[in-house]
Amino acid sequence: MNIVFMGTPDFAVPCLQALIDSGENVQAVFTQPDKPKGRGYKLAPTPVKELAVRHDIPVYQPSSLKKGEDAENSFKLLKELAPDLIVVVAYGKILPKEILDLPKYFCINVHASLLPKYRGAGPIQWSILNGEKETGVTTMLMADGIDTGDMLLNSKTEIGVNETASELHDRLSVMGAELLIKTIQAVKDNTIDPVKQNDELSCYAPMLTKDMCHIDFSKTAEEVHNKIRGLSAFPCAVTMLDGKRLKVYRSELSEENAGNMLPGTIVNAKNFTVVCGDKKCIRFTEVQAEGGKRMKTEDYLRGRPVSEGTVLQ
RNA sequence: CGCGGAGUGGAGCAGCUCGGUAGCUCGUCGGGCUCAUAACCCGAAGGUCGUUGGUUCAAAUCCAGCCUCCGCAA
Repeated sequence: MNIVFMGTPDFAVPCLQALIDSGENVQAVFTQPDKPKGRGYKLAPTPVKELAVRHDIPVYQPSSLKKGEDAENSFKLLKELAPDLIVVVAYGKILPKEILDLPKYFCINVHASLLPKYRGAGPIQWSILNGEKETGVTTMLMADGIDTGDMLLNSKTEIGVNETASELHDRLSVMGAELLIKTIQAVKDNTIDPVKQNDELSCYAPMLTKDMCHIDFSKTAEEVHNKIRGLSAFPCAVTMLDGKRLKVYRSELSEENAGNMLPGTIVNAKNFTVVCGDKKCIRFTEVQAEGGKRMKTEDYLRGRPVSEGTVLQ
């Protein structure tokens, strides 16, 4: 099948890889323009671009598909390619209706949630932040609106009690790739059965921002735990210890007895256990100090011991 | 040239300002004690102090370049 692939971050990489491995003819790859990134503002190619380049697939990086010169050229190009299918995975740009209607079959999207829940850019993180026990991936036909198209197939998985967003991300990206191949097979077999989304059950998962990273210990231990793992490894939950920023990558709920301490107080300095608002405790298991490396808490404490009674801000 | 921090036995840190015996908390190995322990006691091994060059009688420490890692900001 002739396929045009559109995607940008790591999440999309297994899908593109799966298309290549399955022997489909990937005619072209669309991805976001290179952006200045990291220290020193070095221009960085997107993960999808790197993979495409390695396989000698033509890469296009229009600034927009909706208007302007780039959009016109892209549309012209797509018409010439005349793909059977356009596959979109975390591309990060809105496709205009004329492109949605262009392929011989459909525009198919892989989304990292069980639709109609968690439409939007941050489904993985929000499903953890909200303490969901189950999530998955869904393929759908693309329509106007963000992640509102008719659903094709899905695949479910349980979320581990201590699983972080980045771990779940990696699992779902692999599941997504498998589901994509299944979905394409269904298109070939003409056995797809699009199901409308029930908008009543939908919810929106916006992109994460840095200002939600600060840990509020007056919340329950479980809420704090969900925040830590939902924001890990990026942008990462943060608290202040002795005036310095401390990132918390992992935690687990603790049975430790809190007594009547102020939320945020360290009750066990040997394993970094902290009281939360419901008197229950949480134990940090992986942290990172300013300027330091990410490390297990036991390693951290060897070089920078904390004392019981210290209150995290 | 966006701003800043850091590279020291296996791990995490101190020492550098004011050059002169390599330190701390752990881990490892051996021994002891204990019903027991993230417990305690005794002993041991293990480091060309990121790298290259410079200054000096002498450099982990001062100077210059390079490599690597990280925080902020995007």
